[in-house]
Amino acid sequence: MVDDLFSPRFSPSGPDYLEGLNTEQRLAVETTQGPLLILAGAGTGKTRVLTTRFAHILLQQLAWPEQILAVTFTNKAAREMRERISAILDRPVENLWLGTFHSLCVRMLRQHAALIGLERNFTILDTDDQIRLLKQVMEPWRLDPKRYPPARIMHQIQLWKDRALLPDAITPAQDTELANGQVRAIYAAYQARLKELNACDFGDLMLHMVTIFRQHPEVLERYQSRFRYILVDEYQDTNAIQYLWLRLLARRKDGQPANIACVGDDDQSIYSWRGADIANILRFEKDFPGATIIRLEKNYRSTPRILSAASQIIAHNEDRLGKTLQPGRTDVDGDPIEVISTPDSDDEARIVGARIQTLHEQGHAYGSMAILMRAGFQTRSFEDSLMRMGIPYQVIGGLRFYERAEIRDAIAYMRAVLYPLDDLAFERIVNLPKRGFGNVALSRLRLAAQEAGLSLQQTLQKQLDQGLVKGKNAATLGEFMAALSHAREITSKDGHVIATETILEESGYLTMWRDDPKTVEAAGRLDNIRELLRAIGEFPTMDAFLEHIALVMDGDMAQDEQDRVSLMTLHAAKGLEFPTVFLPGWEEGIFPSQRSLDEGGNQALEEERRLAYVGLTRARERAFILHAASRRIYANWQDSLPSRFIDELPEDQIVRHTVSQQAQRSGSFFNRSPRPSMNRPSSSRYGTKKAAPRPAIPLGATIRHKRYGEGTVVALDGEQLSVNFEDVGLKRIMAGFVEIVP
DNA sequence: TTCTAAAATATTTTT
DNA sequence: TATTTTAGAA
Repeated sequence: MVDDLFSPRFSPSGPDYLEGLNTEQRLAVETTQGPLLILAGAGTGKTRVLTTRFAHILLQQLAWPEQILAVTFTNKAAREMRERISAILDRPVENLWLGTFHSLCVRMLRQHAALIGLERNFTILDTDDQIRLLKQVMEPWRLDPKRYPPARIMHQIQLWKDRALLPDAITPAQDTELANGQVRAIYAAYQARLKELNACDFGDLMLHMVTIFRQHPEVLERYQSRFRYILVDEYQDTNAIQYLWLRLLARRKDGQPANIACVGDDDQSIYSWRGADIANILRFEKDFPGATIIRLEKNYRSTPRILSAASQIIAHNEDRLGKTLQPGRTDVDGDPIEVISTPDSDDEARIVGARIQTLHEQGHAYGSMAILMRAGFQTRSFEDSLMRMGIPYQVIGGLRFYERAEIRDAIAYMRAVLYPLDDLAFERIVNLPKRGFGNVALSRLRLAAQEAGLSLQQTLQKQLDQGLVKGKNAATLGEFMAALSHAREITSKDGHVIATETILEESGYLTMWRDDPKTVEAAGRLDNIRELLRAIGEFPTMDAFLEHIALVMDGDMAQDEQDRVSLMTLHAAKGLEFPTVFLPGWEEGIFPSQRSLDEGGNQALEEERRLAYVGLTRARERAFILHAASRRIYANWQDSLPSRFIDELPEDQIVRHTVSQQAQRSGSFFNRSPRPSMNRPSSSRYGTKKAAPRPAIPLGATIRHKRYGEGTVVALDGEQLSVNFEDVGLKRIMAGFVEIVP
């Protein structure tokens, strides 16, 4: 059968899809052969180039749709790309290998699961399940959870997975960070347990595929010859294993350079703490000899003044490929960036609210404005302020739909219904609502299950059948198990939506929330469950739904198009744009974040600076940068200095002004509790009541630190201690962070 | 087992 | 401050 994709009615009437592209953009689209790196600065039409290139390859009949591999980092980006390709081709496109790294890997892995000892229908664990499983696996090691929290061990395992390292491949030298080198063994045990459960964690999706590619060249070759063109978005954010996966797929047998095109911006690499390696983009030419490099530098988004400021900031970084944004908009010079100093963080929030109100009165929609901050906790003060002023807003990011407890509970119920072997789902819900089946009973059951070689659910059923369960719990648990099997029957008869509803009702889960004393919250949870049922209904089967949520964490549901101010972190803002952008909290310690600097030194500073660059380049017309002299952090007030990034702004593109407390007070009708700045303790960051009479720490004392464990004080310099830790060696620590071990 | 109160602890989070 | 984790009592 011949697909009519390239039939005449489908050919372009002219190269009209290339119209409107500038020279570099067009070159990036038309350079189809050989490796290509497109360095696309912020707002330079990156997505447009990528989608046009994809369409171009199809329309030039260089490849069939299924011969193109297109990788994005977010589902949103994948969706957008798919839509835009359809728009250019003027018809829906199917059979595309277009998606995130992880979704593409799942698709492959379902085919080849047997090669690494999994069944085709393996489940994908979420973060909760991962930690729960790891905790169980770790039990025999009897590690102090204070010093070696499971989350940290998990993090270490993830880091290894991100580097494509299997347990066997880890040398003792690579496992010295935590728990005396026992993490490798824990990792191995964890992987073994996953296999028993026929499950993968998120990192495994990539890890298993790379393993298969390495161990089964015939599988790799199949994909290598299939994919004649590879497109990669956000290349600056790839980590080691993603890079390896790409390299393997892009390798040509005949020695010809691969047709791999990567689009990225080294200046917007902001996920190194997630394993992203900026080196991948910096060394592209070495990896793919003969690569063409095209720079897209014409920015059509921001005013020349905003661009100039952003360029000036990023120019302070050394680790760059070098790229200068040129203003594509010459219609206006634009307003200068306003740098506003406020006495404290409450004033900052109030000023932003007032500015938003003024702009709105001048005819600017709320939806055209965004407040972008460094950390999630900063949103709160803005929420307070906007709410009091009656300004509509929405917080983007934060707790995501599928991460809410009630949603996970409901899903666990369904998993328990459909998969009697799914121990993790079962554990989550056996005692929810309370059925008198706590930790003790659970571990007893786990033991019995292990001996019998059965799942928890099967074991419990057997015990019930044999009358082994004593007391009043027997009836409750019997009802619970009956509800599960009832729902199981219903699924085939009435479908998965009804089945979900039934299990939640009959298990008493819904009643638990209905009877909840905190009615407001509980009502919200019930609403969420209703929303979940609606979402489930959009999928043909429960399996399809489960796969969807495993890969798509952001519930892109109920995206109402209301006119509201957006609040989000700088990370969440990447890829977006707004006419007006507020950038609060530009203070040393907050932004750049002290924590990052402590951990990553100069590299981290550069990443913070890239974050500043990302923030500024989100703005089309107006940008406001704010900093407060004093900030409330949790319960305490902390003095802070303006961020060094403010000093890096070009003076001629900004206008500074200071909001005095006096002006604020008289101009404001809010009754704020007066907070005399005189008697505020400013010395210690986390000042406590008992901070003053802290015992002096003598030289040679043994101390304990929350993070580093125990160590000996080897030098004193006022509040600064030099401590030789048993685990991590020599560190400089503030005396306030340690306690003396008697 | 479960309830309660005290204690601990707060970045960024594409999948 | 607000939330989550914990330890101890009922």
